Amino acid sequence: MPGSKVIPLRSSLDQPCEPFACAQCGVYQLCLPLGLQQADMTLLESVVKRKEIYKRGQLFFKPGDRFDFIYAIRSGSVKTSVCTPDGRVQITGFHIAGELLGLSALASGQYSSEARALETTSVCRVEAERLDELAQQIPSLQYQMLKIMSGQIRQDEELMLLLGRRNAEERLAEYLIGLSRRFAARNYSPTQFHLSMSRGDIGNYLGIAEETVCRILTRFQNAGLIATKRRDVRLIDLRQLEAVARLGAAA
Amino acid sequence: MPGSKVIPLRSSLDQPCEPFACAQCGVYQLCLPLGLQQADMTLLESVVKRKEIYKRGQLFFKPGDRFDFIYAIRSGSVKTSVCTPDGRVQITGFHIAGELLGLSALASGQYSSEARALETTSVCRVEAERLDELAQQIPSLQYQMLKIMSGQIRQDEELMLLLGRRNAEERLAEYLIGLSRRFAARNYSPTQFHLSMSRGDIGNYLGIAEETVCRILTRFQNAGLIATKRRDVRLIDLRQLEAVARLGAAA
DNA sequence: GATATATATTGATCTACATCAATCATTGCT
DNA sequence: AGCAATGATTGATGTAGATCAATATATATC
Repeated sequence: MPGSKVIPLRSSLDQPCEPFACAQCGVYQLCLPLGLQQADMTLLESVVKRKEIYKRGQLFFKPGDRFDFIYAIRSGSVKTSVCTPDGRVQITGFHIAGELLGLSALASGQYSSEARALETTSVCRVEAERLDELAQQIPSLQYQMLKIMSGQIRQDEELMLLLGRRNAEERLAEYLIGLSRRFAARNYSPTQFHLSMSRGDIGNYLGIAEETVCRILTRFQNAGLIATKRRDVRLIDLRQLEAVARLGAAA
Repeated sequence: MPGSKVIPLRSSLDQPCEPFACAQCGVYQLCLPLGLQQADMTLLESVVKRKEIYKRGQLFFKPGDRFDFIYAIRSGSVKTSVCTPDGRVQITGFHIAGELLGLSALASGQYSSEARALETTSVCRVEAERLDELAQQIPSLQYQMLKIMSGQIRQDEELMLLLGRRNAEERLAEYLIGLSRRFAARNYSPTQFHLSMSRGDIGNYLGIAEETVCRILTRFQNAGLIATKRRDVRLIDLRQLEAVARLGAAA
């Protein structure tokens, strides 16, 4: 069960910048140190560089960069993407507090995707080599990494299902529901939230055109499923939205 | 670099069924024990159940099944798929010798996908719990698992790019090239091979209709890029095929 | 070896969504 | 504050590929 602490989804720059222990972190339940003994956690903490701040549009890494760091998001949000040789881009994920960046680089020693902050974002940064050494010493840390990766693979399977088999309405409904769940897991409102990504980004991620995203959002709005005002969204009829996600428009 | 041994892509049932050491296995370079010390490999071998044979259509696991085993394919091929609540299916991968099945189950303790043999397939089976214990004792084993998973994530990113951004011709060209590479890595002909999956399966995997697969294959054939006879394929102009995969039809 | 069944191919038509195009609304900048 | 740049929305039109339909070819069954 998730902790009862409310996690800052958006970074506030004015709050004091003191480093603090992982155990006190709002996203502890979702992050790397979950399941570690106190002593091991202290060890992990010793190699973590805390509270690096990235501003909107800033790059964490890009394809081909040497694999130096794993990033854990504390607050804010990040998009990751891959691209074809001729320059077409596919966004592969939007990442929020408690999620890790850079996992797919482990196999080859190079990042295979690009990661870019969608808004002011605070991360913990772990040197890949140090994490490697540490994982050798702390089996439960490596196990946690395995679990996180396994979860990522599972999530990717879902996205493939979405990209391969679902129509535009289902995709967008599913997208909103997914966001809702992730916010809920962080003790944030599952029915009212702010989108840090543009309509274009959403469309790219879902494999549909920006214009289609707009059209369907207004369709949902007219049907009384949601209310939107620019990037602020309120989910009014989650049940109905789930029905759309599963069975398509039809009805 | 891959070993020089030729790997049996298709299982021959008539060959003697003696168990043998991982180090002598044709897919050693691609599999779990890569990088292990001799002593550790012996340990791993002690928990591996070898040469289980699955026949065409036989199920390895399905979504919701308890996560009991990781499977390593020795020969033959397997398709994995996920499905929507209303029954639509998306094939998430075709797997051949040296590849592992069941990784995405690690996070939740349940398989999230279904795996089914496409033809007579021989696998090594490792009990998940034993592997877990073992990995605690052998850091380089856990590391190898991390690498394999990381590679899987990377591969999934590619598929998402394909599903989201590429047209039907590009998808199919990319598909054939991908197969070619994987066969090459196993010391098999990269230009002439047998497809163990149906046109329908290919289309499902690539997010296009079965009929479209046929049409485009004949288009490629007429353009002199490939030759097909039922499920036997010969790649005639790989360079040109790569051009199609990257830049789309056009030209 | 004959029949049945599954898979593959080709053609005709239809449609969901892309693309092109024109505002409109916000947000950042000087 | 006023203007420019960026993002969002809505409408008109086009098309890639889906779907429907009819064989053809191979594989399995008895």
